[in-house]
Amino acid sequence: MFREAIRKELNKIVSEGTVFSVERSENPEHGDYSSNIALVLAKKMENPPASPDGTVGAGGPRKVAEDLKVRLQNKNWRAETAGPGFLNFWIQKEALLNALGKKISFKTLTKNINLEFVSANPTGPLTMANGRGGFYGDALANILEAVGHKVTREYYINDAGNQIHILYESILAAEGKMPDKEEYYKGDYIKKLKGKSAQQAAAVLLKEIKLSLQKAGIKFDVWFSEASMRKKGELKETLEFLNGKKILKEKEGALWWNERVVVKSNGEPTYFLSDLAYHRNKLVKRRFDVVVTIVGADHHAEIKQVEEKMKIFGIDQNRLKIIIMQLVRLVSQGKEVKMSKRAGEFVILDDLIKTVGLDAARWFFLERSPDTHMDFDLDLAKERSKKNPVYYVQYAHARACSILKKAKQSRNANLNLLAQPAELNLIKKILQLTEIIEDITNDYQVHRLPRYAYELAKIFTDFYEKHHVIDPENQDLTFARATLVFATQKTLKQVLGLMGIAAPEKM
RNA sequence: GUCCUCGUAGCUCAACUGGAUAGAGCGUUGGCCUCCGAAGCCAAAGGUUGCGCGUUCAAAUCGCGCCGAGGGCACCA
Repeated sequence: MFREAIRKELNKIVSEGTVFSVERSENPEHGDYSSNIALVLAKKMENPPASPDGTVGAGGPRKVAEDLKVRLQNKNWRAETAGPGFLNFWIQKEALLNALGKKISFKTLTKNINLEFVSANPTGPLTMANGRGGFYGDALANILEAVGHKVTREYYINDAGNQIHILYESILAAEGKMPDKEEYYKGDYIKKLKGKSAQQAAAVLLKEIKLSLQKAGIKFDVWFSEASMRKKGELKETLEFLNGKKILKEKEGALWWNERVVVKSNGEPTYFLSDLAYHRNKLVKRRFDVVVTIVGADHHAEIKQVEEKMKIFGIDQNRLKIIIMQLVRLVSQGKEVKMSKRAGEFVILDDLIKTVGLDAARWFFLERSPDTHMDFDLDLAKERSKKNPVYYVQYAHARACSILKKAKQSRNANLNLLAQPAELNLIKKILQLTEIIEDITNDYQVHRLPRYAYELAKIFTDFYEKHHVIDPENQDLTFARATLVFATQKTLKQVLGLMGIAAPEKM
């Protein structure tokens, strides 16, 4: 909230479109927030610093910063110059206490967003890798909803392609009615599907997927079937549209869009065409303001193609956001274990949750950036699940609850009594949540949230170690501190809730 | 071969998208329970951010070139 306020003030100074930063300082010596605005302006005036510390060279950024500093003083903060020309801001205590006393709310946004994730083919159980995208998408949806967006959580069921046929043949092969082939699915679950038709088998597997998702706490609003999209003739429509644009060419009996086949020589549509039709459905037919697609890295090339080619439908690129989740490597005893649904070797999401617990599993995946090529050692995960940082955060929450049960509270607490550094740090951290949420709604980097939760828990613990909340000799101070503990507890609960992780009152 | 992604402490990962002295957890070493919850706290050790050029006042972050890992390059999905 203060970041926003500072930015607003700085915007009054610069001309339209000037890019400058306002960020939380890592180092407390650099204040609560810092900006490079003077460095940017000095550069614009073609007067860069002559030395790295900015002290040499009259009229350099240091000078610009000094001038700005005077104009920027405010009852909410104090500004200072430092380094090569940074402006650092210290938030005043009164401003912090005032903000703590008010109800914290997010900036309201109201877009209609479609978020597609998981979308695993109904040809086997959900794997650990599906869990990564699943937890990430679920938490992202929670966050987007928290700021007011309307989010449709969608699962694309690939129930009309060749892979369903392969599933069927895999079952026949398991029954000994067909010779085995390398591309067939081979897990134990195939044996349980004996005697089922292709559609029946897919239906059974989809039901199991839904059950696993439910157990994992991953919710969906829409189950979008490819087969039904075909039935409605949307593939044909898309094809006709592309034909109208005169970009398709026939070669060797197939229809091509540049280097990609759209319709095979046997008349069957390719997966690429389905994907185009599906995204057209979301963006053009159902007219979502924003469409977010979360895919695994093994599909990144295809989805990038779709992103690129969607331009032909006249879609503003900002409306389509692709998030690529890097794959998870399973490591055991220092060696990689190849995970393959076809070979029947993989870690099932259900098993993972059973072994490490749902809260730890969610935390484990949410903590990491989608870009991380992560190594996962199940044995180590088991061993460490009790040491997972998630318990630290939950413990802090339980502790806060416990204190609140014992401490007397008052609505009219005199917050001015909160003056210790540990108390003010805690207030600052609580107030930061709005900024974290704002960042995530902009860049969809969900892993910022567990980081924040941990930091908040850490700072709360620091406060707890240094100061007693309940002081029988000083009721006013008890009231003030209890208010702070209450705000912390609420914030922790809210953050854990957004991640789909329990906030226990006792552990 | 080519394109995409990644390479940060012994291990698993951060670093607010170009900012100031690169941070956490686990592991290791040494200290803490008459005290609102010790699933905790304090302290220490641990780094040429894969390597080399370059751009910049400023590079883990941007560009180029190597090295290494994962993935994509089918009329498979």
